[in-house]
Amino acid sequence: MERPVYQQIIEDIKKKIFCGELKPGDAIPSENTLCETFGVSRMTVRKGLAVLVNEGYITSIPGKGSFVNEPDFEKYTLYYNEMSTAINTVDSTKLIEVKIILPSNNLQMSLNLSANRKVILVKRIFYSGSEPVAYDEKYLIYYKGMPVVEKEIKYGTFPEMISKFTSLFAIKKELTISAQVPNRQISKYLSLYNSTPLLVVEQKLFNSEDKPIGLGITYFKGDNCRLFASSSFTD
Amino acid sequence: MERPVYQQIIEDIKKKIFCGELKPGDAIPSENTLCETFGVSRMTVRKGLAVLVNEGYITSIPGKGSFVNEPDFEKYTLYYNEMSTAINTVDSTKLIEVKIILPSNNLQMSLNLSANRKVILVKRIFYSGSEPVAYDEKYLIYYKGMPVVEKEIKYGTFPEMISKFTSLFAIKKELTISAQVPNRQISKYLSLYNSTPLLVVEQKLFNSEDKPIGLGITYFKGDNCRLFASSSFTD
DNA sequence: CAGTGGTCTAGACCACGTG
DNA sequence: ACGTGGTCTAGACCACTGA
Repeated sequence: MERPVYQQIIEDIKKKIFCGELKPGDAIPSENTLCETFGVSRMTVRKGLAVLVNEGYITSIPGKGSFVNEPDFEKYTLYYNEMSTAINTVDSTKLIEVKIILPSNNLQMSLNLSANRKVILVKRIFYSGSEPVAYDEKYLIYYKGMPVVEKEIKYGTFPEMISKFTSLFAIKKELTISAQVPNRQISKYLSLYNSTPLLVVEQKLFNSEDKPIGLGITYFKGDNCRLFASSSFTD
Repeated sequence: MERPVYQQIIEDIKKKIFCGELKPGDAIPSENTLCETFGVSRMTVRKGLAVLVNEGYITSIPGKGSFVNEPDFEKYTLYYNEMSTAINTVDSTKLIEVKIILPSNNLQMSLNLSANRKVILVKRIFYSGSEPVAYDEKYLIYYKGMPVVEKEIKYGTFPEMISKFTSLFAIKKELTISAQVPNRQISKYLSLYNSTPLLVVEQKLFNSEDKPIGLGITYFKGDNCRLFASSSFTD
């Protein structure tokens, strides 16, 4: 009896779900029943069930019982870092410009800005060896007294830039991924002569009150970027 | 005192993490200390801490204590379904062909197939209204007696096709996202005359022993597809 | 050694849902 | 009224880490 009892309960029920003995919608035995079949106290059974609830396998409904969920087969986990994609690591960057601008209407909408609010714009090119692999733009809402540190601007990822003045725990992020053709400007930056497509990743950051605080757009050369995601497992 | 005590403990510690009072690496008070400060039993404190561990905020180390984690700021949750992307829903499909083939070397490698193993190939075009929005290929390893159902082949997503003969809980999935230029064939299928880029999503399915069972590649017209992901929260 | 987290018990009371 | 899950207690023993 190496493994704790609650682990055995977890594995027992998972096995039944995996092999199809328990199907989505089915009820699993009540807690008291499980206490008897495993010969343990209720708290121990509940500890096991809590894990299964947490991993999304079952749902418990007060007064009724616990039931097997429909699997969430559209859900994936994606790791994204503009400086190190799966096939390619950025080992140097070139700062093209940093300036404080009045945002375009589009940007004002996107960042939910009031009229005269200014924004810091940072343009960079990412290199892998001597080859340019991505063009990167960041728009960061400017606050008075905001610490703008050279090193982060030049070498940091977007969350790293932000981390100087907010706890990263409090930040929410959204990614939008699309394929685009490069415009003239970007073609020049990335030395594109043919119609190489771009993988474009837009990253939007929100503070803990769900207000936007920044927007980053990274244009990866198509043959230099792949994003990987895998089904959120579950041990 | 509406909310259960363990919830209050959770919120209390989260608040301290959010506002920076507790930073990554810091120790949180010991369980016995928390028992005293909240005036509850140890199991109640542990229930709260279990949630924080589970959500990735803290890690508990036996004999030492519990510590605030580095935030996992590269992690996102992505929902993917080839039939309904964020800006565009597939409302009809055209089956181009279904056949059983001997896979190419590439495919053999990718699916880890033995020499003479055959594969079912399904080619489809997805439409939104009358407009073709994506071209889709599925390669499914053929097993004797595999139920191949017309309806699923024509209308189903990849996991739905598989679900007829395996529990979806047991399936692992991987996505690879890239940008590509269409080849002649795909340009024809999607009526592309200019150099519209493609957003290409490759979906690989694995059984519970981590052996590949199928590969799906969907080529979305660039202006008809965006993928969204958001930081895995955490309530 | 004293302090930490990990597991577990045998009770208790509650709110909820179904007959 | 009875069974369900949700919360909580006041103990216990263990293995581990650090002084």
